[in-house]
Amino acid sequence: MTQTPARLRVAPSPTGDPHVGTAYMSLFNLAYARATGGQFVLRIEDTDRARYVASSEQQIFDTLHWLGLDWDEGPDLGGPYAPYRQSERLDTYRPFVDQLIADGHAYYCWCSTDRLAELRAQQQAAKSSVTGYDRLCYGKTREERAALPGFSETPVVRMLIPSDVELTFTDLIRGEVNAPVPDDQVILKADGFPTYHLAVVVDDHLMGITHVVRGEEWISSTPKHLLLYKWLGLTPPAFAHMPLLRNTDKSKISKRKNPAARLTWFAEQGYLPEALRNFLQLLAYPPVHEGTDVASFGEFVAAFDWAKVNTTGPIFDLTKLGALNADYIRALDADELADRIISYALANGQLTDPSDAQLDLLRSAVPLIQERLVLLSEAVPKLAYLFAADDELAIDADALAKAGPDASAVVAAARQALAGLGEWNHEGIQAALREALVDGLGLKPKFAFGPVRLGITGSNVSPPLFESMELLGRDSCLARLDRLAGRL
RNA sequence: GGCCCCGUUGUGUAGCGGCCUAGCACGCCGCCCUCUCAAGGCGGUAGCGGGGGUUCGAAUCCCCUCGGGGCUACCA
Repeated sequence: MTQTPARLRVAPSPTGDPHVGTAYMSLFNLAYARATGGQFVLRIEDTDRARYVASSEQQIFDTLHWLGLDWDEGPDLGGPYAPYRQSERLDTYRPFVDQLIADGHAYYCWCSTDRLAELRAQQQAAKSSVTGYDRLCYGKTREERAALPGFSETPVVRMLIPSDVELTFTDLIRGEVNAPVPDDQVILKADGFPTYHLAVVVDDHLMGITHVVRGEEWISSTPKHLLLYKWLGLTPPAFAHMPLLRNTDKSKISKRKNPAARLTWFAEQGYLPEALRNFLQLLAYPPVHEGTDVASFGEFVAAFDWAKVNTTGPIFDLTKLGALNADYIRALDADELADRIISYALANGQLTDPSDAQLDLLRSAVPLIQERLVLLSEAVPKLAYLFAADDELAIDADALAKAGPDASAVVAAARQALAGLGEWNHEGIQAALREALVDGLGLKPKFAFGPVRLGITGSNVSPPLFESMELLGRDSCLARLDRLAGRL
């Protein structure tokens, strides 16, 4: 493994709900930073004032922290290369732009957006193999250009892409990669903000970034970035282009087509952050251990190798995430699981102003459902029967209708056995019911306990019956059985 | 349209010329266990996109083809 500490960064744009891709990129950036004993930087790329959403930045912080993907430097933490928000670095980019113009590598362009749109439309209609800007403004003074149509008062600055631009670069994941010939890319917009291409190069250089790990969609832009590094006399970082997450229809994952593209969705659904982290890791990296998909972040870091990162964009299929979530839930300490269930229930309206007694009951019931949960959100509904008043317990109509002819006798016998039972615990309850129903009435266990389960839980599917009865207490159980008897 | 990236069961992958009658995980199906449901155990299902080469031998190398995706913005 690499010995030199690497500096990596993730650079999300605050344009709405944080994207799952941000977490995915952060995970791999962080893993390599940790593998080399280096740093992981969070930089906010808010150069698009049209798409900027103010609340988004805090959501990015929150969701990344929720996932345990913590950064060493960032807008909230500060650091030696602050500020870490591009909108606060506008003055930083100017000298670089001026230098590029002075050196003849960049030029002003006054073409209006209308003219550019028209140009694009023409190129498309002609199915022309040449696309991109036609360099109308190149070599012209403002006055010369103003005499021509499609003039705009405030110019942008474009790169002057040379014909011998280098199109090949080495990628940590893919090896030698070819990229398309770039257009005369705009690097400084009319509003004075840099575009991504300029800002990313300047900031990565200034912040000492050694490895750029980003999505595959950036492969085609890499020659522009390399050109900028060259023109500016800077050493480019190493590049690693990750495969893109896909929707079920294989298109690039989008919030529009996939609710799970919103990072906040997972906590809302009741997924554990460690399960999501493990899942994201699996989407672009083979299992760390043979025979299981489960691996901690530490194990991932210890095994990290760029050569193992996949090149094929995985379909974002939640099936395995569910299995992982169940695994992680089972691996949790019961008290810890109870804490998480309670916070989830409180945050999502499943629990409102619970009493201490209710909380205690919930905590003691958690072990009963721990191996039956896929999502945290299932816990409270699964235990609802414990919290219902005895005379308000919902009894499943289907189950009631299907209760066999023996049900009345079973319930009566059960009641009698329970009423006379000494110490009230699940072992005793089970023994007493077995004696009364299985031995006494000669029923198969399944049919013997069915009616009791229906009376106690209101359903024929529930967490373990005898343990539930122990938690409910004798009075409650007897009341429930009596109530069922009245319905049979 | 152009350029680029990618192509192993339903999904995620292992595989780097013989160990592959293609392994693993999840899913699905069945059986066992069992107070229901789970969990657990056991078994099963299904794949190298296609066609040409190279080679004694190809999932693995080469070419073509097909398919999918990305980019082609004063968005990132």
